[in-house]
Amino acid sequence: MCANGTSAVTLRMLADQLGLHVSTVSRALHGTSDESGRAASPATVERIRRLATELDYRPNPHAASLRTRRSNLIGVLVPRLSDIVLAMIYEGIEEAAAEHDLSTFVANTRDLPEIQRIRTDMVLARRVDGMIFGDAYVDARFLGEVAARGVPFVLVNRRAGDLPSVTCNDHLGGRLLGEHLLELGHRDVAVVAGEPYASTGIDRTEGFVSAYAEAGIEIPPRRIVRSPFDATGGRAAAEQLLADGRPPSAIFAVNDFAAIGVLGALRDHGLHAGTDIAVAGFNDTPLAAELPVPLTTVRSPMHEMGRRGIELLVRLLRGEQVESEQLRPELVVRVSTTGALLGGGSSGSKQGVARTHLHPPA
Amino acid sequence: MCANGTSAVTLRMLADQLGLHVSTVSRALHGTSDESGRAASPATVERIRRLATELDYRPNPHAASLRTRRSNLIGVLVPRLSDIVLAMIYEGIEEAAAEHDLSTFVANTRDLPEIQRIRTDMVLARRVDGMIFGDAYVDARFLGEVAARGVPFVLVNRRAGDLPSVTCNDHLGGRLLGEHLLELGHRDVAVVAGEPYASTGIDRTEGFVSAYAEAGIEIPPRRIVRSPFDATGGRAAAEQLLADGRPPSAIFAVNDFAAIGVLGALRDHGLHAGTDIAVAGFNDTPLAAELPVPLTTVRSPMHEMGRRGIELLVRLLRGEQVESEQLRPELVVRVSTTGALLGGGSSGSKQGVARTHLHPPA
DNA sequence: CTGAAAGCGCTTACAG
DNA sequence: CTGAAAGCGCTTACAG
Repeated sequence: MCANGTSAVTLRMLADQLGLHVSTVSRALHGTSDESGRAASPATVERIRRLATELDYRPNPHAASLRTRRSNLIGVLVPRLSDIVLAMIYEGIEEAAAEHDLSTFVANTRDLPEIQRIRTDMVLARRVDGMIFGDAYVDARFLGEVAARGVPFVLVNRRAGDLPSVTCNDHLGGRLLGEHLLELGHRDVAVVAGEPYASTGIDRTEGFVSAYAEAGIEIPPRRIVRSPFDATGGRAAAEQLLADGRPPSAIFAVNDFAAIGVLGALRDHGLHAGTDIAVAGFNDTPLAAELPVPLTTVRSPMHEMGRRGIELLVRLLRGEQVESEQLRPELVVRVSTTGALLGGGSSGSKQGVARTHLHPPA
Repeated sequence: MCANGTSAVTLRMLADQLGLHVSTVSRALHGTSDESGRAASPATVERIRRLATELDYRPNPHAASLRTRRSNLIGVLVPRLSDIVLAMIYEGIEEAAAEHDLSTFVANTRDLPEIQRIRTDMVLARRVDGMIFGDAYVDARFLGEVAARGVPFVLVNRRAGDLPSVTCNDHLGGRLLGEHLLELGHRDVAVVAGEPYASTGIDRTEGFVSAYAEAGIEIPPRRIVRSPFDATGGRAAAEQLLADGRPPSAIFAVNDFAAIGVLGALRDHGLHAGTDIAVAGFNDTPLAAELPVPLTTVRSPMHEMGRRGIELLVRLLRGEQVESEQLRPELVVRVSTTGALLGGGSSGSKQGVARTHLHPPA
């Protein structure tokens, strides 16, 4: 009996019980039913398969990995799984990995370069076949080193340099939101811009700013403040925006959690989101629609991003050439930007159900 | 070169380069510096260590596992990582696992028994040394089978039967909230009770109900509604509570996300949380404090729960006897229950900063 | 169509 | 104090 209590049926046991050699059993159990013609006679293959099923034989992956030098293991690094955006991306990764008979190790790096290094080493020491990074710094310094070591990997969530990545088209997402606020007549707007090392915040901000630029409006630097990607960070950034002089008429936070922090800050100042000041987020996390003031945001295909990340990595591991992918964002308009239109005081009834989906131009 | 591009330095390479036998090198690299006295002479050990460091030798874990029948791998099952409560518990698990040189596989089961079975089999096929379940059904039917197979495991988050578990003292947590609402004078209260198969919802509800019972108030069945553990579920449950006749004066949702859904439903009905109706949640997730209406809740030590889960499992793997642990909850009072006391309309300024911690009696 | 052998990289009694 | 051997459970050319 093995440590985990599973009946440790081995190839040898099957072979002995069938009066065959282990190599025959191994071959029969391998090829797909059609190609295992060269493995053993159909009758023998059938006998082997039957017994394997009966005894619930599970090949020992450590033995197989040792022999084949392939572990079917993938290492995944994220800033933190308690960020729902990364958690949902990881759900996509795990799902697609399982379909490819791959298992994944996931580790939190808290966006700290030292931890990124340590975790990468740990994961590599486990002999993974490849990695997925969800915590790329846009400068790609560390990741460049990893690439130089010959480790196959892809990025998800954030891009960096010309490394293969699957991201949301964040620039377009920012632009969609900019155009939406312009349509609503907002001229004096602000951005809670996220961390300066993450392409997500950078690109979303740039897209937003460029939409305004094209409308002839330049957003001044003091209206663009960096922030951590969480509610506390969003609240602090909003406090800063509200501290000096006249507040902007709209605030775009580059992710939903920061936007929730903005909502909290507004409330502290006696301001109503959606009526006094428009607020928008990014990602369309499950909470966005359920907030007391439903949040206008941009849907990013998080689950799909994880799935595509695995697909890309699988092709990379087959030695194929791969290209980065950008997934399409979608504007989701809710009360946090349209509250004023609905003629609403803060206590308007049934505002929560007023939702519209505006699709970006194809 | 191995698949992941890491320089595949082996024990043999070290041995050859040093003119020693692999067994000597293996022994020297193993024991702690003091006990490796019986491995080789101090000088030899030193030479071996130096070269291993220089060449950045990493033992092949598959080879070691094959030989020792120990993988240092732990399988973790959770309902979903996109539930921040489970994500934070998992962060604790991962952290403590790393300290014990353990790696973890984590999989989402969406609380579906079929998936729990499939994932458990997958994880076991990977030859993990033990498992942690964060998705236990209180009936312990499936887990009983797993235990019968001899797999070492512990539960976190939810208890089941008399299986070893690390949980929050959910009964006490519910009681603390009940006492808090009683103190505030609420007599007609309701519970958004979560899923009937999860001990968390069950115990929190029971604790709450028993606090009221001791005050001579019986909460009628129609005031207790089950619900999924997310915002959508909380909103639906609140709609149900608000649909028939006079609404309760306070609603306790057994987790924060459901409570956020309750807040949304109140808003749809033109009601103000904290002034018109008191609302409380459970877990004190990071968002609770940052919401526009900061949420009264019970802090459960999620990170610590994960850490303790690994500690318990490690002891189990050593063959020690282990006992289930209950961690202490802590009441955190915020505006969502005290808004009325603060004399607040819904637009009260700076309400967000009014926070109190009430410690439970020791 | 099936068998026999070699070997992946370790660890661990057993000698000497 | 160090070496030599056996073996964990597989896979994969190579024979026959």
